[in-house]
Amino acid sequence: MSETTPSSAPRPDEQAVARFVERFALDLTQGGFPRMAARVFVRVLVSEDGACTAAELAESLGVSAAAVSGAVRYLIRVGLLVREREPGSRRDHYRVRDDMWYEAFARRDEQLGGWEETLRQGVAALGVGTRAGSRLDETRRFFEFLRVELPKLMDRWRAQRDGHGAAPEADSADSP
Amino acid sequence: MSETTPSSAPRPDEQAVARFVERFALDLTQGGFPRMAARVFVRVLVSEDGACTAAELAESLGVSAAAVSGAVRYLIRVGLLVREREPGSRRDHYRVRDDMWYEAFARRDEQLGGWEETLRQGVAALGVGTRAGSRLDETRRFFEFLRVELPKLMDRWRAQRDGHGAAPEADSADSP
DNA sequence: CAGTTTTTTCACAAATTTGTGAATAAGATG
DNA sequence: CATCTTATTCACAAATTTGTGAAAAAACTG
Repeated sequence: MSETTPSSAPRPDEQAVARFVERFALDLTQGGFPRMAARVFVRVLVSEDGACTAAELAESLGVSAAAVSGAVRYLIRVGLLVREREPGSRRDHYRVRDDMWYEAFARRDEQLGGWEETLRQGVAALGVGTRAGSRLDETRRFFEFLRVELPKLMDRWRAQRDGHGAAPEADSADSP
Repeated sequence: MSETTPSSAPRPDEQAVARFVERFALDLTQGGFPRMAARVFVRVLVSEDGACTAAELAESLGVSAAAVSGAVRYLIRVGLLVREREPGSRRDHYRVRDDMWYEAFARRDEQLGGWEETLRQGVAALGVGTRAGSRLDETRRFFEFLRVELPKLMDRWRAQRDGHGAAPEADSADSP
């Protein structure tokens, strides 16, 4: 008898896929994702075209249309999905962005900027001469560092992912 | 008991500090922190020595000892606080780590590793030949990229913070 | 613009999280 | 060892979040 799992054939075991959807969604939840948003996102991720309709999502996840609506609104806002409507169709399609992780980190930068502003007020309240004040200012500088460096990191990711030539190692990581 | 603030030190406006504590804690909450953990953490952050007792935290935040206990357990687990007990005292002190952000990101790496493993299973379930499978594998490679690069980024932060005013690249924006 | 189909909104119920008070355990001191 | 102090645990109440069904709104078709 041949092996029961032709892993290179395009025949996905729907049950295994469903298990994966739930598990990865749970992982993302630990990372701060709203639960339903995580499940919807992973469902789109495992769809063959990388896009689903709301009806498909509601059906395959066994949830209401309202839940899907709320989840996609969140996912679009954080940049992980885009809405598409093909002319001649009434159904929206929700598609994962090709540079979804880049987008997700870009939003993070806005958040970091806000935190920096809060920290500036904290430094002022405590006084720059105090130990607490300088500790707070170091925290602010850390966030500033991230805000500057994360976009560069994402650029390097794009470069590595697109120019998949033949230099997987020995990169000094210092050329914009 | 007779430990008073040095007269030459600036005077922190306690009300402004309290406002900052609540605001920054709220910011951190948006980023996925449990609420009470965020408030406790910021309280320690703004303390002059960078350490507080549970009683001090409960008092200044107006919450129960139980809430503090739960919050510090979380904060210690994610590496943002360390517990200290001075010999001869019964009180624990909770101190912010000097490399707290480094630690926080280090834990993130463990999480990323787990996600990669989940994604491997997803690739197997979908088949490497499918579009969904390769999309999933690209996601896995992205997390792998982060897991490798984030520690390097943190090393660069440490270097910049420890006073390397002259960066290898003309990149610095502020002067300490 | 009437007729469908699809998406969104909203009040409410279910489920989860969060914080408290009281009891218990752990630890130091005389 | 008795006693005091501090930290943790636990059951429960309060608050927040999450998901649903039904109704309304939006969008495309003919």
